[in-house]
Amino acid sequence: VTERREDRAAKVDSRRRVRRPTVGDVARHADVSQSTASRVLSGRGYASEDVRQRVRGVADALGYVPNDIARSLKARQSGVVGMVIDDLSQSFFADVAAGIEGVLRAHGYRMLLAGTDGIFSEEAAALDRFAALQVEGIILAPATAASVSHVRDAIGRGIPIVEVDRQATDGACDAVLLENERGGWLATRHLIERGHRRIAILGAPLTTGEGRTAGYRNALKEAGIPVDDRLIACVPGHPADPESAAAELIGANPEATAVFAVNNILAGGVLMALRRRRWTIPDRCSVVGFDDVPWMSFIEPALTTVAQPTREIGEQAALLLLDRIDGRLVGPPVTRRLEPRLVVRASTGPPPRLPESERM
Amino acid sequence: VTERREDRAAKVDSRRRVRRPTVGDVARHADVSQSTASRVLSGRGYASEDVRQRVRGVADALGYVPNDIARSLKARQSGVVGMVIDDLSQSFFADVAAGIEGVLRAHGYRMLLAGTDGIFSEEAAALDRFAALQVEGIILAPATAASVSHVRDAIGRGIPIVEVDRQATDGACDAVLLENERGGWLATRHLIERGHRRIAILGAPLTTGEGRTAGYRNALKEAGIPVDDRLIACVPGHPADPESAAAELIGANPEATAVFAVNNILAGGVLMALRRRRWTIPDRCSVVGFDDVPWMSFIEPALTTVAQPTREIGEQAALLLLDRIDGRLVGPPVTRRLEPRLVVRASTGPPPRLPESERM
DNA sequence: CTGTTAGCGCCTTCAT
DNA sequence: ATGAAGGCGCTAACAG
Repeated sequence: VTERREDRAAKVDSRRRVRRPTVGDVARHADVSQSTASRVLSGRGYASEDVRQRVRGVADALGYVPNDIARSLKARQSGVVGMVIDDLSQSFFADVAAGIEGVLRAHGYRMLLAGTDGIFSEEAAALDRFAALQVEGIILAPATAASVSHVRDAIGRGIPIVEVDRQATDGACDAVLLENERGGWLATRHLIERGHRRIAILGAPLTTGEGRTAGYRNALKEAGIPVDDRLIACVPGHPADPESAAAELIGANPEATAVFAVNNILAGGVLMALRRRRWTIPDRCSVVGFDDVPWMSFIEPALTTVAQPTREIGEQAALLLLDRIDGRLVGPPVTRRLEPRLVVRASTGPPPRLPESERM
Repeated sequence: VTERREDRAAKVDSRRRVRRPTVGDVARHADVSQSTASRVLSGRGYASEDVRQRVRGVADALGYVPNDIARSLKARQSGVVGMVIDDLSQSFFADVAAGIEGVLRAHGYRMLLAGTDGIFSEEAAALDRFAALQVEGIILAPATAASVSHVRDAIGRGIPIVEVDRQATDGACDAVLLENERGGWLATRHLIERGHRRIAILGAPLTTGEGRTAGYRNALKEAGIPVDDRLIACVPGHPADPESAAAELIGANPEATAVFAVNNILAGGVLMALRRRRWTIPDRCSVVGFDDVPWMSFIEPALTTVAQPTREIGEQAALLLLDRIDGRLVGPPVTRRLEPRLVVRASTGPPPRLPESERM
């Protein structure tokens, strides 16, 4: 950080800044009043065809561009929506953001994007910045539940908020989530049906990871298989070294015949760890991932995984937010849950017959 | 698209909109003039400790948040930078965007993001919207050279622009690019050194793809290997079906012993196509990819690839833009080129001895 | 140290 | 159909 924006306020004057033409300028050149010019330029209000032409011509000639800042001030509406995102470089979030952006753009809104690097204070700061910028709504992919108070502040100020993917505020605002519990259940039941009983899970925190782990537990219980906590790991969702996280889980459970990784990063770690241990997939160990990213279908064997409608999650969130902004939806917060889908590929097969030494 | 923003202007009045407190409100409650309140709230200008406290207290109590729109109007500076991006869901762009966002945030700027879906008119529209919003600068990952005129317009209006990754405007503005030609050369020379002579390339358009293909040609020429156009394909950079694009190239060149794919999407397609043909890697065919994404290291065999400093490209672009905005850098457009790096893994080996029937 | 005044660029009654 | 005037929320001279 060399120099923050505020510090250079002085400098700016010295720089030759192009004075952009204003409605006033256009009006003067067209020999009409400012209000007339404004009327033709903004498209509302009367103006004779004659004047219309002249004003338009002058505007073009001068390269007039309406100043949206001034417009927003007057209209008390910014047409901007803010999005707070943990880490844009995660493909999942990038997809979600793409979905959101597409919907917002189609509806004439602009999207402001702020990252948080997973730091709470950054999240809070982003929310404050957005409020100051008069955003009309906020979409939040929160990393931490500590943002609750800030979220409530924003809501108090009349700014609608919707959470995507994770729900940290416990229903204080709208949310669009994946049915995580169901995803975990689908993955686990699939492994159980294939005959596995010792299924390890590389889990993660937050509503996503916890929901998926809960689904795992439920599936086991349903099948009458005892839940063994040694088979359950919970590591940061996007660890620096997913391989060693996976290696630890596998190392501690040599009798496991399957591993379920609750996101795509962790799935990669599992693959690496299994290879290093020379456990073949699916003969020695089956693997199920989460979030169907492209590489999962072109590795060998192709990975069985729980697909989520990533882009749609973003789109739904944006649509929900717009419904709130436009007052089309009123009342208490709603939570929409989208369904995951199991994609069976080649990484899941029947469990091996383990040598006596590795039986539990 | 159900209803665009403009259309609901009327509705908005009917909705109960929370009137946010203004400096005026704070001033009144604190029994001082508006300017005094402004001085303490904005932090510049004198105010007695006594008054300071009172104003601050009132502001907190009222939940006062400064209106950045009004501030921007007054200051004639928005503190906002616009980024136009082809497709955010491409991991490369997401990384670049993350780098940009990080730098901007650290410097107190906000980032507005607009997608284009690769459509020219959307790109132009985004540029116009940004200009209207008084962004202080624009970062562009352009899909089409047709934007030149719009870019010139923006520059004419005094808005600095920097292109990232691709350069469509041919030096009309600053740019931060990868040394693509060098990347293509690195990949190809590596294959040549391994003994390959019939090297196919799955290329792409734009400065990126073309640069990499140029590097490929140069490396062959340097080695005295004739360049055979049948070995050179040029497909859309992010085709819907990368596998069949790859299959076509490979099918047409059964004597090829290596394939170089100029981006990560195409690399995936090559892997799929080779597998379907049952060409083993690297025994039957070596493969080099481009852009070191995580999955390349956990497929088997791990993929040799040309890595680019993705995030850094974004960071450099943002820094360059800030230099322009703050007038730290003046003069004609500059182009910065970052170096790619060859990452040798297991997908490249010596060429096979082909049966007579498949020799050229 | 504080208040008065003016204006950023735009839009919008309200007269004419 | 057009113009004059006022104000969105904020800050920056300039007086006092």
